[in-house]
Amino acid sequence: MPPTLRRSFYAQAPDVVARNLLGTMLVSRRGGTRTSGRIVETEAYLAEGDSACHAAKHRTARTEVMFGSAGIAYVYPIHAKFCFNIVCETNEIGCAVLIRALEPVDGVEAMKTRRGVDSLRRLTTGPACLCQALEIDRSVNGLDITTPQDVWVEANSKSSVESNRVRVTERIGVTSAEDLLLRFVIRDNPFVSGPARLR
DNA sequence: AACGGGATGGTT
DNA sequence: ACCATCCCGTTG
Repeated sequence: MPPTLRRSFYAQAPDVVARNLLGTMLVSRRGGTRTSGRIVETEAYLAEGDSACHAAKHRTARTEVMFGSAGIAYVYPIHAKFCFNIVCETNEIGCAVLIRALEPVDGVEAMKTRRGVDSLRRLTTGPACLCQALEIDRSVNGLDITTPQDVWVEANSKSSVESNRVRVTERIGVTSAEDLLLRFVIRDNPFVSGPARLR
């Protein structure tokens, strides 16, 4: 079994973590079934100078875990769905990386059932889609993902992505700080979300 | 208590 | 382009 990414990996600036997560495997054992996918799209949300970050303004009940340890899951509800993030940096610094798309690997049949679709492409492309596929909901909020229990990330030497295979763009769906280049995708990967011009 | 806007996604 | 759906932060 490949090594699980540990806290020191996440205890860095979110744009660095977002970049380095590309090519690694997000794994879930939720529901008693292993489901996983290769991370192909991420977004960083910064503690400073980023008005789109949930923790940018005030420390509220919703964003509390963002101010805790690196490597903790931050799951928030939006439009009756969920998005999965990993907290970065040290305590008291509110920032995170949003996982936006995976290339399906393990548990494809379970993911198809959970998603209610048959198309591989529609299984884990999009932040709320991959949460449904991996059975990530609000009960995952605050869980430690540096141990292989519910949800974790696996990486080895083969999971690193060359710089010329990485594309950096503006983030999707944000209505402020739109110009910040904090979205990271594996170039030309068919499981990346969003409009074609951002792939 | 009420209100308005989402780090969405599926349909028209 | 539209909107289902519901949670959360803000305001009164």
